[in-house]
Amino acid sequence: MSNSSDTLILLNAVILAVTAEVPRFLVTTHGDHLPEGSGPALPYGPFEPSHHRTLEIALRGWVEEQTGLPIGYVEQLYTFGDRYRDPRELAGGPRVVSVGYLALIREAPPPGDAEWLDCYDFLPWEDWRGGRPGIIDSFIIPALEEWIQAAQTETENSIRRERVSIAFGAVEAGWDSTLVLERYEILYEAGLVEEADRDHHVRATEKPGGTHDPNSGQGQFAATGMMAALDHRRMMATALGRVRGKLQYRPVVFELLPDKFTLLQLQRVAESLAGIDLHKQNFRRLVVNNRLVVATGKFDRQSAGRPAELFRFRRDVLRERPAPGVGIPTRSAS
Amino acid sequence: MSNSSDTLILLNAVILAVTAEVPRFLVTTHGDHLPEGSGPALPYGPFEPSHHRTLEIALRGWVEEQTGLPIGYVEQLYTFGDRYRDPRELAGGPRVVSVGYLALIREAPPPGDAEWLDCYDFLPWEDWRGGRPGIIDSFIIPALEEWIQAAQTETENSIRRERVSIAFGAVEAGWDSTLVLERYEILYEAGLVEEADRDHHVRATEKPGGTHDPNSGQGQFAATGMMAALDHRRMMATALGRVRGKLQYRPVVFELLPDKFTLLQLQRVAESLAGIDLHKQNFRRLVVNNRLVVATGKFDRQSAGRPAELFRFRRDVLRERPAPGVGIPTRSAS
DNA sequence: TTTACATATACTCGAATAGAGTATTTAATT
DNA sequence: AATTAAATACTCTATTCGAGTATATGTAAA
Repeated sequence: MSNSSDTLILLNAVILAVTAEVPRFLVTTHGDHLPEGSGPALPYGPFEPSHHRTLEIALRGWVEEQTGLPIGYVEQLYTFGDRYRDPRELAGGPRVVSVGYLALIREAPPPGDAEWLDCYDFLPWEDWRGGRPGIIDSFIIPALEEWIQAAQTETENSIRRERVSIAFGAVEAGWDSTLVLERYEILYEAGLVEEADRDHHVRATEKPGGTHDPNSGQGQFAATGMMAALDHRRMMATALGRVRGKLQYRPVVFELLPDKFTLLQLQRVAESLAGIDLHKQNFRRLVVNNRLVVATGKFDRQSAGRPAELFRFRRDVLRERPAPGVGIPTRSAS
Repeated sequence: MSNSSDTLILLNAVILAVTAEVPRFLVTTHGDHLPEGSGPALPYGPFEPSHHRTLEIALRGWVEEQTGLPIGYVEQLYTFGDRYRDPRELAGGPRVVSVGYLALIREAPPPGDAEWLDCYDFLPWEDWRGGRPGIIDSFIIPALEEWIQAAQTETENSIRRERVSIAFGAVEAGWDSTLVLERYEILYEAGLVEEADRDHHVRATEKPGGTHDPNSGQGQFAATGMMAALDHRRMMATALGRVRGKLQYRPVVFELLPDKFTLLQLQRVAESLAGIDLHKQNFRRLVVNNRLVVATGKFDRQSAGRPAELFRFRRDVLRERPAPGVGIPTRSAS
């Protein structure tokens, strides 16, 4: 019954910020602890029972220590424990269980040992601003069609068809922007992201890390985004899906904005997260009518046209109304 | 950096079923592994890295083994890792990290070594069917008012006021039925549930378990429900909150219903989970218009009045529409 | 057999919200 | 003075939501 000697608990943080209308994850690209060619890694820290009173305190502690960034909003995402999620397990390493956290931070001063990468570099099919991304029809859907056909049994066939249909919106209401994880998992299972290839090789050769040639299948996987270390892209997908969901019923956008902002800035941040264009007038109506913001009387004169008024988040809404999100609709146009 | 020798990973399941219009948790009341007088415990199993490929598989495995119940819907809830959440830690025991899962099962045949207890025995203030529960105004609100006043600083005072205001709906839109965990945590921090008392005693005496006299403060805590082992009531609160949230945008109710059911049965189950009465006609309109169910042509003649038609869940909705919940409104009357 | 009763089912009505669009105003830039 | 990029105001319609009234259809008691 004891599992103590062969298990390791890590805390992983998906740290998200939005700068210049693009949501970015904080990653380390030169982690010495991970094999070369395995892609950028999310920052992590060990959970040390003797030092840390709670998981969240532990996470906040080392994130602030490592990045120097003040973390506002933190939320536990998911706990990942699949076998071989860390390939070193194959070489006798311990089973690594990672508790994933989502952290939202306000701005993006260049962090010490890491860098910010566009979240849509990892999940390119998720950005629908400016229309449905080309890869979906040119590559993903046909490839998934093959994957569906390749099912061994009739049951499996219809399961796959149903999953693809839900996640990639084949029917009616179409694209559900929150199903980020479901989509990534399908692509992984269908072997369409580079991680699938990498993990397959590593497991086949029964040797830990290092065996994946980062150049194999470059062309093949170029369309489905940048690979990340271990299962970190899965964590990113989980995080993005969670943020998108939260957006609809909690005012989390404001965690990512500076103290004062224009309504257009607010809209751009919301759009960048949701991955869709929003109707400007309706967006403003929603935000203003719901009294999510207060005018400051000051104006922003950076941009070309008529200066926009600067607003501030009205924290009191939290107390007054249970579900004040910045309503992200099913689809929309600017 | 290694935490392997002093940490233990457990898997806990909050298994939920609805029988006779009451939602019930599966608990063991005579666990030999826990001290006497600490209340009913949720079933759990160890996570054994060498045997279990994934956390979820591990959980499904031993739940079906221990209870013999076929589990349909399973979802990871939260990972709990606070220091001293298992009092045996005080006596040199390992830090216990528990990954909590929510499982929904279809019926409630009497399980082997455990029993079903009404979830509102643990969280009595959450059941608003038939109106706002008396304890809220007669006991909880006044006690929380005292707790707010007792804050040491002005900042803490307003934080407490805000938290209570949001969770217990002092203003406007009122009660948000999904904030189950937030409410429990406030009650715990305010010392209004028996666990707070128990944990305080245990930690003060620096001895593990057994020291809490189950009769101390019986009267004091009678109003705030039944105590559970360790932090299991927190897990229950997490689970109930999650189900209530899911209910609104995913058709999870059907996991708890038999294959065929009447619309009133469906409504009763939804009501029992949401903890509120729903408007019958509107509920039916919603369910029927959204084509969540299909008529079977058969009728139920068990009850007194006009026989109700038996319906079946139309699984295809999952594929067709992204968010087909059985809409639980903010408030309503039958 | 009739009546009461419990339940199912149909329909209406107004308020609020969501999606989409047109028109107007305001300041900086050329 | 003209141009331009943005902010802001207003309209219109479809849909949803909460609430209510009315009616139908069976069982069980009188």
